Amino acid sequence: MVSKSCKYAIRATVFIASKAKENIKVGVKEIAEEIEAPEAFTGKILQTLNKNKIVTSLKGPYGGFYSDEAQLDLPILEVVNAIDGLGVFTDCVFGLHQCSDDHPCPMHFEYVKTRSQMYTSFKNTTIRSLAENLNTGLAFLKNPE
Amino acid sequence: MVSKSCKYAIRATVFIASKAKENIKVGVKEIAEEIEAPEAFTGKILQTLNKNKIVTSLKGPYGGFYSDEAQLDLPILEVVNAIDGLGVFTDCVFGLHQCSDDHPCPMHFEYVKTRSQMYTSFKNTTIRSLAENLNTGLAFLKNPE
DNA sequence: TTCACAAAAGATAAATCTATCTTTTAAGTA
DNA sequence: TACTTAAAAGATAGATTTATCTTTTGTGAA
Ligand code: FES
Ligand code: FES
Repeated sequence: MVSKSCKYAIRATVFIASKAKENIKVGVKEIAEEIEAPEAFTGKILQTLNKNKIVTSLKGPYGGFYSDEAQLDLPILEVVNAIDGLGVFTDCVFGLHQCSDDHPCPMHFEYVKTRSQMYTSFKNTTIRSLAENLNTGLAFLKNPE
Repeated sequence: MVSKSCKYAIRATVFIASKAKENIKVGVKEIAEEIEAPEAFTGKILQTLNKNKIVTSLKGPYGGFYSDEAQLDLPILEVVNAIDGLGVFTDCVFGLHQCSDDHPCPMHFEYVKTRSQMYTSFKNTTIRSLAENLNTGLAFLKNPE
């Protein structure tokens, strides 16, 4: 569905967001450990997220990554967009160059249902709500043991 | 969602199936042209589809690829399974090693809705029905112009 | 202002996916 | 049987994705 990089990005974003209520900034090393991803690669992904204004970064001592209030209210869709683009929500399942009702592939009218439900779900789920799920202790970012 | 190879595979399978009612076998070259994919690569994909019994092949003169009656009733899910595996229908959207209600990622209970709707759609759509959509002229395999 | 810290940027490498080419095997026909 | 046809199998190459390492830039504190 989404790339490995995008999964790392989602986990990193939600982790950073989960620290927002305490006004805590987190560094690449800590993030990489939490999301079980290689540190340098995590750095690259965070760079992209920062460029796309999904998270904010600050250099130097006491620096790190954090989410501001507006960023907490971004839909998780924006994380996918920043890393993979929106192709997953728009591409033809048969690989036709254009997906449209006027020149449909054989599965088009069935597939658009799936795809638009997917879009709605990612559009309506905010980073904040996912961070809250984490903070209540009812959801997890790390694999068990 | 699915890989480029998988899209080629879906298109090839539906094209072959669309010829079944006339008992026509089609060769790699013709298939590759129809699905707008490189010929040699199409051959590799057809090899995999044949190994997984999604389509049948026959070597030699008057040979080629065709679908038998049982293959026409396979869900399109089986094509995805043969090429990409079922990961798209089972993997955690956050990349956790196991997706489960007991150790959910922060989006789990939302995402399983999307994923299971996707699964149902691919499980309930047969190769035959897609081939029929093509044969009625209401759907297309090739890009316009 | 100097120093230490941490992210950004750039260059490089490994792994996977996509694509091509050559040789071998199987099937039908004369 | 000899011959032609077409897919299978194997080897190789290119492109993209994932991952690593080094150097530069920006920030805060002493
Ligand atoms: S044309 Fe294929 S999904 Fe719309
Ligand atoms: S645990 Fe992440 S989708 Fe189920």
